[in-house]
Amino acid sequence: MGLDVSYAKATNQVCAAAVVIELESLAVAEVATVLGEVAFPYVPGLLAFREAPILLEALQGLAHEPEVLVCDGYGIAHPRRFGLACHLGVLTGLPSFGVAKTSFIADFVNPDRRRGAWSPLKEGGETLGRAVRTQDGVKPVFVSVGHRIGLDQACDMTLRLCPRYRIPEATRQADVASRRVLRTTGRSGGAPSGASESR
DNA sequence: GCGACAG
DNA sequence: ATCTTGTCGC
Repeated sequence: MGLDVSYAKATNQVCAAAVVIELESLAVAEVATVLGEVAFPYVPGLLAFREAPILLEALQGLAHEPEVLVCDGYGIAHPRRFGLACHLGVLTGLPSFGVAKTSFIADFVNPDRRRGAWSPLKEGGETLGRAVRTQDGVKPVFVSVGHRIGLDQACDMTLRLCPRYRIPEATRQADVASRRVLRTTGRSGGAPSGASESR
């Protein structure tokens, strides 16, 4: 299950999407979206306060019970050791982990160039996550556990969700869905604030 | 004090 | 996150 939030440029409209993906085929099983308005500013380290509320709303619009939450951001690899993925995991009781696109925790060694290579993301003596290369020669993503899952498992799943793109398929689909709704909602697609579609 | 800083 | 056209590459 992938989650993502998109923001409108001129408006304070936001759209959260929760997409259920079949682990075997990576086919989209269900998409739930929710429209809302910005209720909290972006503050590095406090992303969960901005995105968790509306993401939880999107999750409630789902018919499926997700096995695991793949979040766009950090889990434990966070200044307070409690990023968005941790919040969502604890709040839902579901296993969760985060896959961030950029580094927040300073030091890490660049993984080998090939897909599947990784290096530890550590601070002091503790390992907070991993920089994982999901495609040959592309920038690594930063994986960290959120709730009820191990780092090995989180990284395995990340690679399984990235057979072709740098970003996990679940997250990618949530990104596509959320921005499509925002684009389609510009004064014409007078749809309600919540929607869901299964397959 | 200064810079960096998930999305 | 979002603003943006073409362009280089598989």
